[in-house]
Amino acid sequence: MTVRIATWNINSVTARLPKLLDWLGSAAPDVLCLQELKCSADAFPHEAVREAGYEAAVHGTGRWNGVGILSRIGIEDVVRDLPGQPGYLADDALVEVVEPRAIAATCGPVRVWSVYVPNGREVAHAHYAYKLKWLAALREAALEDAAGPRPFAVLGDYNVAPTDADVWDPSLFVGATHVSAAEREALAALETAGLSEVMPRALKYDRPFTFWDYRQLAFPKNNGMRIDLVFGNAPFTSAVSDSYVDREARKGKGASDHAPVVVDLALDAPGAAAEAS
DNA sequence: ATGTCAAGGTAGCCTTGA
Repeated sequence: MTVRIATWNINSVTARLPKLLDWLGSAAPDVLCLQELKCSADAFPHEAVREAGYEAAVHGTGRWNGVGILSRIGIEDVVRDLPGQPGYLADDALVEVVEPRAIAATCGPVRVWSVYVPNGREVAHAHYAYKLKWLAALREAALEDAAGPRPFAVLGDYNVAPTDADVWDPSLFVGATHVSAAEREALAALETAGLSEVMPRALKYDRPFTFWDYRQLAFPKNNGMRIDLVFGNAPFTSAVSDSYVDREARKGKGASDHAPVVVDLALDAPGAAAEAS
C-alpha cells in the first residue's frame, strides 16, 4: 500500500482553515502532522476537517503552540506530551508549564509524533536551554518505537537547521539559534537512537527550504530555512518512495510562513511478507 | 503580486512570540 504522510506548521489552524482544506484536497495526504494550531482543543475546526474526510487528534491550550494529527486511515493510541517532557518557566509565571508541543498516534501501519520544538529565542536565553532539554526528552521518548519493527517517524517543526546549507546565508546566523553546535548535536543524538532524516526534494531552486519569514520579502528572495524535518526509523525510511517540500503552499495572501513536507511510503500490505515466505 | 502576522486583552490599539 502507498501511504502519504506530511507535516506542516500551519501558524493558526483557524486563520488557515481555507488553505488547510484546499491543501488536503490537492495534496491528499493520508496523515498530516500539524504544528502551531494556536487554538484550544475545543476551538479546533473538527467539523470542517471531518467533512474533508479526516479524523483529528489535537492538543492545544490557547494562543500559543498546539499540535495535531489528521488521518484518513485511522487514528489510534493517541498520546499527548512526551514522556518526561520538560516544562517552561515564563518570565511572569510562578510555575513551569508543560506546553502542548507533542502528540502521537498510530495511523494504519505507521506510528507518528507531531512535534513543535521550542524556538530558543537567543542562545543566552532560558528558552534555549529549554529547547535543548526538550530535544533530549524527544530522543528518550522515541527510543522504544525507533527500535521496533513498525514504521515510525517524528515529524514537525524542529526549529533547527541541520547544516549550513539549510539556511539561505550562514553568515547571518553566526551566534544565533537554529544553527548552533548544541542544537545540531541534539539532532545527531536522534540518529544514535535509530532515527535518520528523510531528505525532501525541492520543487524549485536548489534547496528544499520549508520556512520563509513573513518580513523583508524573504519568500520572493528565497531567504529560507529548512527546519521542518522528518526523522524515521529504518522500517520507515526504507519504505520512502519520494519526499518533497510543497513550496506552492507558501504562496499568496493568507499563507503560513512554513510549507508542508510530504513523504510517500510504499509499504508491503499487512501479511504480504508472511505469505511470500 | 509580496518591505509581517496572529491572538488576546482591552476598548479600536498594544503586547507577545515567531
